[in-house]
Amino acid sequence: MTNDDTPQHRYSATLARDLESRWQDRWETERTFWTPNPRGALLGDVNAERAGLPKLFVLDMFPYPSGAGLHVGHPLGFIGTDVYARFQRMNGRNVLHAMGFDAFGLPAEQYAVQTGQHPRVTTEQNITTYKAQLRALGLGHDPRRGVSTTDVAYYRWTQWIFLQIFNAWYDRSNDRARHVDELVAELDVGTRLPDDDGVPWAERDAMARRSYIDSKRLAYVGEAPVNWCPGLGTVLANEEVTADGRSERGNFAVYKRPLKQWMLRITEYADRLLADLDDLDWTDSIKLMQRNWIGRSEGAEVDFEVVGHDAAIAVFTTRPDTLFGATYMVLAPEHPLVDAIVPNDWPDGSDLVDVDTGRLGNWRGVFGAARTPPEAVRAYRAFAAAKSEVERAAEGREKTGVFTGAFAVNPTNGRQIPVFIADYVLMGYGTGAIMAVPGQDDRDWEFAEAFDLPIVRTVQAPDGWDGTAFTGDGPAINSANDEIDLNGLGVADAKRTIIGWLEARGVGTGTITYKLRDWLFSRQRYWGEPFPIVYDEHGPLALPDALLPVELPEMTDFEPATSDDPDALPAPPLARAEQWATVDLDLGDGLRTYRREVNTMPQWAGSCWYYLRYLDPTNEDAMVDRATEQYWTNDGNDFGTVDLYVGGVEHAVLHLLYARFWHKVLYDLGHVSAPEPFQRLFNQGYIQAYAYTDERGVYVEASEVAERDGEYFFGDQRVSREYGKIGKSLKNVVTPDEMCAEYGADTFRMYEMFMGPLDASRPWNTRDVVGVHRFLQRLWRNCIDENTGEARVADLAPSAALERLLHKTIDAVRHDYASLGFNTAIARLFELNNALTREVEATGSAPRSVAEASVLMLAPLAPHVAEELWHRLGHDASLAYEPFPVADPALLVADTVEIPVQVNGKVRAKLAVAPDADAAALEAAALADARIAEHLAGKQIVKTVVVPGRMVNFVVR
RNA sequence: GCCCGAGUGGUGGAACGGUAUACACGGCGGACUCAAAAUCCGCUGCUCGCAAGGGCGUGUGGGUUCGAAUCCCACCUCGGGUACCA
Repeated sequence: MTNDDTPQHRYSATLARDLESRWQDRWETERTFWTPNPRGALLGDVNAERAGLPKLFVLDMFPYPSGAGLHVGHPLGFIGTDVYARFQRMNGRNVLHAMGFDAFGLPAEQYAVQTGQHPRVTTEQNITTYKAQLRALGLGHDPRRGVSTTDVAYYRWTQWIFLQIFNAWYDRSNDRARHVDELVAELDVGTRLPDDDGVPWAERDAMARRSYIDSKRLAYVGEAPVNWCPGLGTVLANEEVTADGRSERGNFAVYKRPLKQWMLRITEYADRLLADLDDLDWTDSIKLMQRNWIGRSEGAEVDFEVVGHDAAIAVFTTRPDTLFGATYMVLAPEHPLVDAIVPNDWPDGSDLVDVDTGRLGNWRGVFGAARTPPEAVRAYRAFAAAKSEVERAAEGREKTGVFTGAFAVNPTNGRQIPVFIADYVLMGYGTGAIMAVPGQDDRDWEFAEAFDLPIVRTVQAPDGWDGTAFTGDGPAINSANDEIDLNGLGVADAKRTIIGWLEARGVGTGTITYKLRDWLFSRQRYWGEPFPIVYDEHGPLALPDALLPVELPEMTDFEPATSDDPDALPAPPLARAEQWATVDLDLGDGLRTYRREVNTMPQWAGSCWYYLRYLDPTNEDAMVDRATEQYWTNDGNDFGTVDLYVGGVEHAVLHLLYARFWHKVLYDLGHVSAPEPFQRLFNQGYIQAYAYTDERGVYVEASEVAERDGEYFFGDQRVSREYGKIGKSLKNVVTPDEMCAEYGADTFRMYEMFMGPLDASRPWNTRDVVGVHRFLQRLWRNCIDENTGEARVADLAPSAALERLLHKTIDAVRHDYASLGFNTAIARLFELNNALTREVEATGSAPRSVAEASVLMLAPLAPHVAEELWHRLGHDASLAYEPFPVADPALLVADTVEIPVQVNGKVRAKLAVAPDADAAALEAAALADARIAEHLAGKQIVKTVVVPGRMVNFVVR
C-alpha cells in the first residue's frame, strides 16, 4: 500500500493502528470513561464532579460471547451507542455506558458435553476474546460495570430476585405485587379470606396454609402442558419454540406434555404490560408485537350444562352475540371434564350417525376400531398426543376429532348439542373448551363440514356472500327467545345485550382473556443459575438470603439425558450431583435433610436485570443501592430507567417482555423507582453480506471473489452471488479485527455508521470502506503537515463562506447525532471538510476555528484520530469532555437563497434572492426572468402560487 | 391466511407536500509518475440534440393537490412477526 514515497506522517493504516492503541491505553490509564455514581464505591476520585450533572443511561443489548468471536455485523449497535454516548458526554451529561455478557447458555454447555471442558473455562476464554475485540474498537465503556451473568457475585443477585418473586403474591385489589408475609398477616387477622374452597383460614393446619400460600406465589411449581424437547433433554418456553414446532436452538421436535415445572406468574401483569406500552418511546411495530403476544381479547365466559350430569362446560368466546348459532361444542382432548361426561355407550336412536363410513373421526365410534365413546376418546387422545407440533403444522388445518357421546344444552334455546373433542381446541387458552358457531367462524365451519354438523347463521351476511363462515359485522338474525331478541342489532350491540342477559341469568359473564401464559422457568441444564430452593416432603422452600449464592457444583458430565422418545422423562444433570443435591440445613425447625432444586433457570433470567447491576456492580449488600438507582433513573419525569436501549428486533417479545415483568415486580416491591426498564428502545438493522456459490451450489470464500464486468469470479471460475447472514456456513465472514488491521478502528467505526440509517439492514461491502478512510486522511492532512507531523493550522479567520458552512454543519451534525442519524452527520462532515480542503489549498493552512470544530465534531465517530489531532493542535487533556461546538444562529441565515420558479409545476428557472424576500418581490423577480417570460409568452396565467423562501409556481393555460 | 415494514442512479444511500438523486463507492477522463500504486482535479439518472434546450424518470395503476419519492386507494415484489388463541 505505502512505499518510500509516501509521506511519513500521512494518515495510513499503520499510523492509525499506532495512535489507536496509544489512545486506548491512555483512556484506560486515565480512567477517562469511569462514570461516577453519586455515592458508594463507584464515586471515586476520577470525574467525581460529573455525578452532579444530569444523567444519561445508554444501554446495548449485551452479547452472548460465542466461540466464533465478533464479525462486522455485531458491533453496529455498540458503535451507535458509543457515538451517542460520547456526543452526550460533550454536551455535559453524566453518561453511563457499559458492556457485560449474557454468558450462561447452551453453546458453552454443548461444547462442554463434546469436549469435557468445563463451560466456565470456555465462557471465560470467549469473554476474554470479546473484550479484546471490543477494546480495539475504542468503545468508551466504564470497565468496572461490565458484569457477566455467570459471575457468582452476579447470579447471587439473580437468585435473590427469584426469591423476591417467590416471596410475592399479586394483590389484585391493589393491582400490585406484595410480599407473602402481608398476605399471611391479612389472612391471620381476617381482613382477607381464602378464595379457594371456603374452609376458614383459622381451621386450616400448617400444611394446608403453606399449600394455600404456595398457590398464590408469583413463582410456583405448576403442572401445565409444556414444550418438552427430548432431543435437548429440556423443556422450553413458548417463546423458544418456532412456528413450525421445533426448538429454536438445535431444531429438535417439541411435544406438548404436562410436567411439573417452575412457573412465573407473568399473566398477572398482562394488563399493565399492555397499558404501559403507551408511555414508552418504542417503535409501533415492537409495541404491536408485544400487544399481539399478550393477546388480550374481550368476550364472555358462558356455561353450558351437560345433559344428564350435574356439570357445566365453561367456554370462552369473543362472539357471545352468536350464541344462538352454537350447534356443537368442542373440548381440548386433555380437558379435565372429558372423562366425567363420556358415557359408556353411544346415545340411542341417533339420526346423527354414520358408523360405517370409516371416515376419520366421524360422528361416532369409527376412530380406529373404537366401538364405545371411552374407546374413541382414548384412541383420539393417543392420536393427538403422538403428533409433534411439526406434524400438526404439516397437516395444515385439516380438522380431526371425535364425538364424546355427551350432549350439552345451548342456554339460549335449550337445544341439545353434541360435545366433541378435537385438537383444534387448545387446553392452554381460554377455558380449553369452545362453543362452535360454524356460521360465524371459519374453523368451526370446516369442522362442521367435515362432520356434517348443522349450521345456523346468526349474522346476516352481505348479498352475494359465497357461502362459508361470515366473520364480519352485520345485523343479527335467528337470535331470539322468549326473553331476549338480538335480531337486527350490530355485533357490538348484540354482544352487550347478550352479556347482560347471561349475567342476569347467572350462566355467563363478560371476561377478558389473554394469549400470554405464565412463564415456564425451569430448564434441565447445567450451565444456568441454580434455584435458591430446597424441598422437604411437602414442597419447595426458599433458602434465606444468608445462604446465597447457591453455586453450581463441579461436575464432569454436563449432559441432560436426551432421547428420541417423546415420552422420555426430563433428567437434569444436576440431579446426578448427589453430594450437592442433598443438603442438611437448619431452616428454623432444626437441622434437617433437604433436596435441592436440580433444574436451573433459563438464559433469560440473567438478562432480565443486568442493566440494574451496571448501576452498582460491586455492591455486596444490595442488588443496587436505592439512592444510586434513583439517580440513574430519575431525571425529572422518567417512566423507564434506561434512556436509550439499542438492540436487535429479535428480542421484541422474549427478552423485552420478561425484563419488563421482572422490573415491574421489583417496582411493586419497592426495589426500583420506575415502572418500566427501558424508556426508549431503538432497533438497529442487521449487516448482511454477499456470499458466492460455484456451479455445484457450494459456497466459496467470499473474500477471494473478484468482480469483472458485472460478473463474479472465484479464480477463473464464474460464481453466482447471493446475499445472507454473515457466518461460517456462507463463507462470508468479515471481522472487525481485519478491518482494524487494514484501515484502523476509526475508519471501521465510521464506515459502519455511514453505510445507512442505524435502523436499516444493509449489505457489508468492504470495497466501500476506503471512502471514509480517505476522508480521515484528508482531514488529517488539513490539520497536520504530512512530512513533519506538525500542526499546520493558522489563527486566521476563515472565509465568510467557510464560516457560514461551519455553523450550518454544526447545527446539522448536532441535530443528526441527537436523533441517531449518523450517516447524514457524516455526509455533513465530508462536505465541510471538502470545503476546508479547498481553503487550505488556497491559503496553505487551515483556520484554527474550523479545524478544531471539525475535530470535536468528528470525535464521537472517530475518537482516536480526533484525540490525536486535538492533542497535536495543542491541547493536553482528552477531548472526551470538551464541550461540543455550538452554532451561531446569526450565521445560519444565508444571504441569498436559490428559489425554483415553476411553470405548470415544472422547474423552468432558478432565482437567487434574499431569504426574506416577500411574495410580491418573488413574483416580480420571477416574471422578470427571461426564461420564464419565454414560457409564459402567449399563455394566460390562471393562478400564481408563491411560497416565500421556497418557490414560485405559475399555472398557465 | 392475518398483522407490520420497505421498494429512489451501476452500488450503499439523501431529500419539513415545494430545485429528486446530498454524501460515498464504482466507472470514465485528466494531473503527477519511466510505469504502477497512493494522492489530487473534473465528469457521471436515462434519452433526443452539434449546441442552446427539450422529453422521461423514485416498484405498477389510479386519485387528492398549483405542486407527490413523500398523502389516499388498489395491485406487485421483497423482508419481518404470527399462525387452529375461540
